[in-house]
Amino acid sequence: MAKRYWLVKSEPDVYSIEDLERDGRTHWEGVRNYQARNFLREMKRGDRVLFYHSSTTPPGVAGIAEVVREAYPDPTAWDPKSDYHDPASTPENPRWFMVDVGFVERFPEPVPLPLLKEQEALEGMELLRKGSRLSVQPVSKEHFDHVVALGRRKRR
DNA sequence: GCCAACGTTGGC
DNA sequence: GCCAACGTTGGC
Repeated sequence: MAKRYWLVKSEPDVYSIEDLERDGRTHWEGVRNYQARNFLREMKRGDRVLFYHSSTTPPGVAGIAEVVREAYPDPTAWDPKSDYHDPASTPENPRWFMVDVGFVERFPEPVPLPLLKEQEALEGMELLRKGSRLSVQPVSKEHFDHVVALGRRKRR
């Protein structure tokens, strides 16, 4: 099975690429959208992941992570004290899943969303679709490589 | 199954 | 803080 490419969103106030660099790896818990969950479950060990910072000024792609553990039940769903608590999910019948991701690379500075929007090469990318809110999404290899090249390039 | 009301995401 | 674009809930 060929390696696949993804993008995940995080508010850096909650968890940033700097946090991932410090921690080395983390649980990607708290996904509570069925489409996003289904993509999580398709992730394979070794797949590469663009790490996107949302709700920043500007938002942008901050670096690269990789899948280090494939999907397994998200225990925060049945923790009443968790922000992600969902009583409909139980250990016997889990509804929500998470993966573990590892740190790969932090760009010198995030690739800002306005720059991504200028790229003809990124036409059709889910992230750039108007109104797109999906927090876990597949990315084509071509789009992934283009974003990484922008991330590594010296800007300004 | 329809759809109004409501809640959330996330750019601006 | 505003609001567009969703997704979910629940009455019918």
